[in-house]
Amino acid sequence: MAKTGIRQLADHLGISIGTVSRALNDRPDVNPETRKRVLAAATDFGYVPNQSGRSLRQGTTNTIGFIVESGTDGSGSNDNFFLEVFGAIQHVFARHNLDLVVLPCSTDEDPLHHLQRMVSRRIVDALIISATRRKDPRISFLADAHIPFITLGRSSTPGPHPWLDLDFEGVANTAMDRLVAKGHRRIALGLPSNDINLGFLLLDGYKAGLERQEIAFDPALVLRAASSEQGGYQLAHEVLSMGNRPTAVLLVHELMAIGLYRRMNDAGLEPGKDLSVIGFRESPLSRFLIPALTCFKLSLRDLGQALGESLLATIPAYAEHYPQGTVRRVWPMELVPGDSDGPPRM
Amino acid sequence: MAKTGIRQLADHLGISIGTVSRALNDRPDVNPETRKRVLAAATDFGYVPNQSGRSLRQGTTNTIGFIVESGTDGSGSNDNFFLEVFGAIQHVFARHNLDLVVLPCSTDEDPLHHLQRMVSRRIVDALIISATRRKDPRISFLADAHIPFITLGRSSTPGPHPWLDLDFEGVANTAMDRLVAKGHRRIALGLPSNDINLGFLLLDGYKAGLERQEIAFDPALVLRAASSEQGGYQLAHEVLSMGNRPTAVLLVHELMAIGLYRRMNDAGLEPGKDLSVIGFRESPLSRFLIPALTCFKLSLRDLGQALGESLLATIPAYAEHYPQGTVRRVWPMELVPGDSDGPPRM
DNA sequence: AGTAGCGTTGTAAACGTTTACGGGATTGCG
DNA sequence: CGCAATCCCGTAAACGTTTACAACGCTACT
Repeated sequence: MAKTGIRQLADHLGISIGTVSRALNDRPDVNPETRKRVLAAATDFGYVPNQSGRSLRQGTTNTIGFIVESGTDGSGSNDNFFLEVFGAIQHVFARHNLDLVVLPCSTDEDPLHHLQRMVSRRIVDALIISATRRKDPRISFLADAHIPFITLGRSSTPGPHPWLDLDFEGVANTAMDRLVAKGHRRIALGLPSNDINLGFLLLDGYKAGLERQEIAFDPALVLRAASSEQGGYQLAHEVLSMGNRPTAVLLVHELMAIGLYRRMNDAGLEPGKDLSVIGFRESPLSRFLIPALTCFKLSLRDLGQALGESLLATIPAYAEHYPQGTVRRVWPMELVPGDSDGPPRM
Repeated sequence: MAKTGIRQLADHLGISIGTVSRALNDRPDVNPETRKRVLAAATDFGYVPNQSGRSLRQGTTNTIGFIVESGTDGSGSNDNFFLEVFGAIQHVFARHNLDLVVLPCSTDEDPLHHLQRMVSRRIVDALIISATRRKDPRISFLADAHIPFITLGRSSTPGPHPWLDLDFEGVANTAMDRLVAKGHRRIALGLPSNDINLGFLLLDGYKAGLERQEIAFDPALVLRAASSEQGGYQLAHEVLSMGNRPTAVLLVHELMAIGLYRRMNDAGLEPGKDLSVIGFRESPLSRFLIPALTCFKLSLRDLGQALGESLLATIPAYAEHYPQGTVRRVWPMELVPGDSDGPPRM
């Protein structure tokens, strides 16, 4: 069985390849009758257009890339986080016959390296990048290269691109209000150790919360650790050995909570009693921890869908279906109370 | 600045495009002198070959796909299982200028759908598929289509393809030996609820272990649940309400341990004392759980590297660098003792 | 000197598709 | 009947690359 190209179809039907192509691409100038015949033959032969030929001709690949960090420090995106977001994006793209591919990029290599390769080789038409840094060279690079893209996460490097980001300030604010309402005054903040932008945003919200509650900001209470179990363990160790020990801590990542629980257990202390903990993103993990972790809910499905649609809105060829324009939106998160935060122990 | 194709380079250097192409592709029949000039001009102009053109001509895309399941039942891992394996594979492929793309496939759609699309559109040259089923239609499909591929996980559908798989039988065997040595006789087995092949393999090892220890097999002790926290919770519930309650349980997934811990805690029971637990794959999580989970270690980096190299070994164009032939290997795992398994409580 | 061989280069044809263009047939209308 | 408009279709040129083939100049050998 010879490879079925558009030419085989044309030969078989006794018409020209041009007509076949037009029929398959829903062009208006083709007889409905012949279109029907073409489509029938296509499914009959199991024909699918060769993407390389198509890409070469029209300079577009129908593929969109999603760059995710595969760092070993677990900085934010673990498997089920990005897999779920991914599924939602894919669902949006499938409507337009767009393929979505994930491009893992390890944290210890030049973040631009992959980008340059993808962009210059014309492998993807557009990109989604995550884990944006405070100053992110990828943004200016993509803007210069005129590649449509959206970022999951704000950045201080400006650009005309759309972005979506979680409401870190809001999260920090409500967490602070909640803790203060329970009687806490010394509240530590566990930030990521890299320069990912969400760390700065959380810090902003934390400070705002302090200010609103008229509590003085103490730099010693701002700690940094890897966003992993190990990081949480070390962070807890640091907290527990502080002279004027804080009574509560707000963590940037739910994995840190696990390490913190462990360290407290080693010291014979109980989370929620001896030290209150509020995590960040809710995951299946959170409510199965002992005690259940107070944290913030987020629909990954909705987030992914918004990501996909917002990106398409900025690509001329698809913009008509998504009249929202270029989206720059902060995504709200809702508090899910657990048992990990209580009144401070006197 | 006009797009720099191979033609621009040729014009600028005053030579033909054929020579330029040969120079860039390290063909032997080109003057070392001109090659140097071509390479210089290429980096000068920032030239990178257009992948579509190249693919169209030589019928190969220099892209390899990795299909991973993005089920919503949380059957993935909570840490960077895939991300870490990707990193290692990518590292191998980078040596040959191959791109790795990840193609998540949700569990509730036809698993062949993506495959057909990728294969017929000639988007990838080869594939890595994971989570192989007992009977896996993808295997025969790919074999029929003559697409090189490797599976992470054995299957009972035969095929000439290479595979890598974890040593589930071995794991079950040593777990059983260990538990029996501690005095356990009634040992439950927590299997995944779908028909993924590892469930059958674990069961085989479990039965072999029983037989070697001369313990009768009791079908009531084989339980099935989702590979998630929720699944572990339900499984624990089932175990605790059994008439003749088992004293130990072997779990297929570390996330299940979390749910199980939780359920035991709710019942005022302590893992490792009231019920011994052995998990499967070690992850950062395992040793931060309370008590630390006894489980089996695995180097994801090595596994990924072996996956990549074994796949390349079966692709004619790259086989020369990997003389290992088609690999079918069971990957050993090493027990990491924790505090979750002790002697049975009388 | 003729010729075989080698090293290097140019030429042009592919790969599979889309699409601008033109042309033939048919229709509609004055 | 003549002309224009409409509808449909075929032709052929692109897109950027690789590569078989021919051709060239040169050396070396018979």
